[in-house]
Amino acid sequence: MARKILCVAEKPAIARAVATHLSGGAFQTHAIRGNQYVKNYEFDFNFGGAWGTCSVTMTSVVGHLTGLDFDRQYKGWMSCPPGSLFEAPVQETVDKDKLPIADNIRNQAKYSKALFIWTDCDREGEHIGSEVRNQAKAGNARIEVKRAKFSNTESAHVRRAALEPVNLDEYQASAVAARIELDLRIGAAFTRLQTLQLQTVVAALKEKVISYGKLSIMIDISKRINKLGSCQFPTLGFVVDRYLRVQNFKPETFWGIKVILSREGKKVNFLWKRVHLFDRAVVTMMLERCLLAKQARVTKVNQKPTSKWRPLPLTTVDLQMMGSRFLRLDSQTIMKVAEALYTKGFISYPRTETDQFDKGIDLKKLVEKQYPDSSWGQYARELIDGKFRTPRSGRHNDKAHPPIHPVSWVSPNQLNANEKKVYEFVVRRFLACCSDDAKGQSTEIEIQYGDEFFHTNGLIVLERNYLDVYVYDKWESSQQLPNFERGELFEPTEANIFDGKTTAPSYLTEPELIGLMDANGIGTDATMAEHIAKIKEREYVAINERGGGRSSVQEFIPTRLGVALVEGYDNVVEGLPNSVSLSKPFLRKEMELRMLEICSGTKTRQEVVQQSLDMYREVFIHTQRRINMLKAACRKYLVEETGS
DNA sequence: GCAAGGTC
Repeated sequence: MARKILCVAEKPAIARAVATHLSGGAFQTHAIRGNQYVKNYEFDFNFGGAWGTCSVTMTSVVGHLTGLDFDRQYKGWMSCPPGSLFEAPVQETVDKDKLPIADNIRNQAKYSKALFIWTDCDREGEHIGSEVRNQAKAGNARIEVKRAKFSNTESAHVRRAALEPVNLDEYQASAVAARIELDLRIGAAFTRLQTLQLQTVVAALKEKVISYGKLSIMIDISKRINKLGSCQFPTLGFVVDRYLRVQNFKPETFWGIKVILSREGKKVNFLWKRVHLFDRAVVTMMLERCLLAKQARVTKVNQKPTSKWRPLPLTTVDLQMMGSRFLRLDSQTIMKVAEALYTKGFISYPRTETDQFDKGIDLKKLVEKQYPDSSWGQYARELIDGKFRTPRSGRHNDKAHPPIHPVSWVSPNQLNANEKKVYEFVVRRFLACCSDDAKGQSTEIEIQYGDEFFHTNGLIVLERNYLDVYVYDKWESSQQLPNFERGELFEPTEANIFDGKTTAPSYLTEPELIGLMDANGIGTDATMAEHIAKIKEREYVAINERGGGRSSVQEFIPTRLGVALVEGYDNVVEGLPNSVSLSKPFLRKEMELRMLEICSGTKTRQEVVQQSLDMYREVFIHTQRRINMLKAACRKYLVEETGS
């Protein structure tokens, strides 16, 4: 009898895709009891080498199988002081709704020689793999465990993954286990403390849970940014920061000088090197000196070739930011759509930090696959006929997934409206990466007029190259400049004063927020969108629509609760004795670094958990001691709302 | 009633 191999994917759609490719479409489908999504697919496959042809059962889990929670006696909010959750015993159990899935794996394992794990190739996937392994071993202690390594569901790629299995990465699984325990203990302890304390303060908070997790991230980041002196932008801390700047903004009037020359039937505007000043009298005096000089002298004529660079290979964060901007989809929608496109085998795995292509990947072949398309097929052909360029390389590589790229062509009428938009973006971006930069000629003219300097710039686009396919970038020729020669004198046609008012910064937008979260290591590329959705749901921020129609932008405005919490925590943290250690424990980035230490084997899971808990415990005790600061801030901002 | 991360 043929040996049996059990294969388990992270989600049903991948199980189906893998089964389809390995079996060539000839497989049997069996439902399992107790779960409508998970199916068992059965077929034969030749794994080669020592395995040879085996009968395969391909099934899946639905994300994580297990969850971590406190022992029963600690579950009630009043059962213990919140601080004791740092030590309270915890248990890993299979989630109730996942029990049938776990049963299925244990049963199938009984008859299997080996388990092949087909979870996504990232850290969480490695942990989910370990959960699957535990169930399989519970069913069959002697089962051999392997792991398939793949980053898209293109047929040849999947088959190769089946032939070249590797081992599960225990370090990565441990790193995730550490994160899970820390998130639970810290999140629960602070949330209970905060909620129990604040709900007695104002009626508005009575029924509310004031969750801690996302909040702490936000507050701490704003502090850290301030410390670094670059308090430019956004999460709640970012949102509040910007909000306060908008609120406190007072417009100021400024004045400047503009110089105009009409020559060869063209009107040239020269811009002042000082841009503008806030003192009218001074500007008037400067203009008078210009006029007194009568003639202006050309001090610089710079003509040089210039180019606009093609974009870098596409990462998740970039996809979300560009999507918000150009596709008019919020980041959560984009990720859902991209996930669907990946599952159907049209694009590569959409969660990646990598912005460089591997040398091994056959990019031209991927370009060729786009030939049938009526919009960009011709462009793809031109690339292969000689215009192809090796993509630029960015500086990021997560060593798990390539940049997001199309893996096969799909006819637009097989996609819904949003899928079409996202697929088109991914393809155009990919083709742009494989194109040449746009080339042009820039001209810079500088003049001296009296004691003041002015300049003007011209641009002629000579070769559009990647711009032809990447419609999201704009780079256009300016009006052509008349001829100027260095040293020549001329009398300006016009020179006068203009005035204007400084305008308030605008509230934070989604792409800005994503950019900041990314720069500060908040969340994973897959979860940033959810964090944003969560802070809306928790009513820490509200959304405001600025402008109307197609050009409208969503901006974030903190609620009173949001402002109160930021100010309150600012005050709480103010008094921490050691200013270095204060900011550290809150930081997700710190957590990320420690997880990487586990992944590289320099620290154990237990070490990291203990050290982190010690740090957070210190902050917790401090917060408890200064809880009145938090209460005071809530009173200040929320008391008025109680009537309404 | 708490977290974050998977996925349906």
